[in-house]
Amino acid sequence: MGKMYKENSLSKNQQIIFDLINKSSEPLKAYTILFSVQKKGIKAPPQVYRALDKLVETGKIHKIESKNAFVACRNSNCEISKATAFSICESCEMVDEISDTKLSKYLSGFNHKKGMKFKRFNLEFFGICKKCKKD
Amino acid sequence: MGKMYKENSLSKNQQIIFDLINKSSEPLKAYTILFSVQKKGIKAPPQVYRALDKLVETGKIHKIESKNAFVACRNSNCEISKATAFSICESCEMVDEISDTKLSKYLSGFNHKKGMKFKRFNLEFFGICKKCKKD
DNA sequence: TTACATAGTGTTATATTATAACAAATTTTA
DNA sequence: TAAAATTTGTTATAATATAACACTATGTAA
Ligand SMILES: [Zn+2]
Ligand SMILES: [Zn+2]
Ligand SMILES: [Zn+2]
Ligand SMILES: [Zn+2]
Repeated sequence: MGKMYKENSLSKNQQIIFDLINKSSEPLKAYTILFSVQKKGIKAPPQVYRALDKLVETGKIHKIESKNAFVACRNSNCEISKATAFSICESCEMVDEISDTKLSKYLSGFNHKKGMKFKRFNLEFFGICKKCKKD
Repeated sequence: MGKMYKENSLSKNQQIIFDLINKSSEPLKAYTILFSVQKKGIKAPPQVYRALDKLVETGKIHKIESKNAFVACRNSNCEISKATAFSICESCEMVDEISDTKLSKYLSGFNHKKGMKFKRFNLEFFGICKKCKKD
């Protein structure tokens, strides 16, 4: 019969917070999330941070390190957050997850001269997005 | 006679903080720096953060975003922090600036499918360093 | 089904990281 | 030298994140 774990299901708080991030068009910060979910009974920072930690760990969301904010994963290929890349607009703050197989392969195969073997990478590109350039 | 600005010189606080970071073998956090330089008269967070901001801006140091910590630039090629890459050991926390011309060129030339032109990138690789692997 | 283990929750308090705001001093430029 | 720009010193506070502890819910296996 094999494994019957609830492998892919989220707990109540995890689901609430994932839904919020997933439907957002922009990265959300922890305390913005906290404020938004207070009506649903999530009232304290640890509740938010624990859910965020778990969601990051399982690859459902990613942390944009340069912004201390979180986005839902839009890329089924970035298996458990081992290989993430984002484009970030310095004007409107828009963040877009980059899904580029060649880039991903190139970086996953990159070997450090000093012999360190990498398990994971995170890449953040910065620029001005198309929309902002027009304005 | 051309420009006579003090283009490359650092102010007193900037120099003190740069020296500290530059001689450190590991990334330093802002409040660790603050504690270390109190004997030199730098007593409050804004003094540290202002110097750090300026040093980052001029490319003398880089911020390791995933650690909220700062390292001195070891790579004359990463011109004003436009193209930075680091290897980070998840065991001993060691950080090493990667200086790889091919990698840098590849990423600097990378074009987003959605047409965004990048001005800058930051790449962080994670793994276990040689030294930690032996232990 | 019962007990054991694991994961998740609620809560209070506190630690860590970073900035706002304002006055004064210094350095650069004109 | 006077104006402009940068740097400094200072106090207060904002924003981000974790420690610790008691409790509940869920999954596993005898
Ligand atoms: Zn993803
Ligand atoms: Zn934009
Ligand atoms: Zn550098
Ligand atoms: Zn190591």
